[in-house]
Amino acid sequence: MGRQPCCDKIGLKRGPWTIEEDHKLMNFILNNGIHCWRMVPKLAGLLRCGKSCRLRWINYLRPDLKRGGFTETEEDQIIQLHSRLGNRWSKIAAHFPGRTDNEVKNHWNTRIKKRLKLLGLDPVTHKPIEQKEQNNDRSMTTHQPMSAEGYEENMGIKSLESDATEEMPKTEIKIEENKVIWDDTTELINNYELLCSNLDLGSWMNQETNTSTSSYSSSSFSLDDSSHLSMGESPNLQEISLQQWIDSMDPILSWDSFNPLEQDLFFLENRP
DNA sequence: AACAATTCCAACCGCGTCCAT
DNA sequence: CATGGACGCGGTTGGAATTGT
Repeated sequence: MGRQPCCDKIGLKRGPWTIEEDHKLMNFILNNGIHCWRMVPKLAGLLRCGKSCRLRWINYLRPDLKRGGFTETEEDQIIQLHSRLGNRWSKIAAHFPGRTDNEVKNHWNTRIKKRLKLLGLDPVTHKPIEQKEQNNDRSMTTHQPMSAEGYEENMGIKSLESDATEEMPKTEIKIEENKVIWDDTTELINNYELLCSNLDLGSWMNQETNTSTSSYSSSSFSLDDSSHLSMGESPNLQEISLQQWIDSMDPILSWDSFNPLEQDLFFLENRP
């Protein structure tokens, strides 16, 4: 079946969003909520397609977005999650409250990928690049395959069990009568884990990120305190005061010409 | 200072999936 | 069951910002 375009595109604006457009979209959503993205631009008085509005809201305007660079802990977690979930950015981003799939994806493509390559790891397979050619020579692996429990413990990702089993079909873990049978991918992950421990990836990354993240953490709103949360813990929105959020938006949006939203945003503070 | 190269990220595009009819 | 519309996802791109020469 031929798929219709999401909008006729005729007379619709494209490219970077202006402050006015941001104001209109934010104002509309905060006052009316989202029922149908297709209708949002019409009702909000925007010459954009619904898809574009959705993207802008999700990736930039959403009040619960966490801004600023990724911490080294987050980067480590992304690497771990990617090794299990692959390029399923939305699934990975779901483990980082306030982060978008686009953000995670961009960070992966621009930074983490390079780091892994520098470490001699294939960003796709998380396997040492040299070993690729020796793929068929299983005798090259000298270490004993780690047990499922040992691996989880070592990687510190026990909380991700459900993802690993439900969402990564290639890494099927078959549990039969308390026996865990790992497929080939398990070995790749084990190799990766071994290499990381050998190379002391953590401390190396510490050095790297300490220098690289400092530059952008200063300019934008950072909920760094909440970034210390372990995966799965979401920062309590109620703890992020409205004023904090508004302050954070100030450098981005000109609030002078914006309708007072304090009453409109009340629901944010009282969210369950 | 001027230009080139590189990096980074917001935004777009097209496809898959879900759901209502 | 088939069809069509809307949303969500992942890949890609354009261009601004930054860095190097």
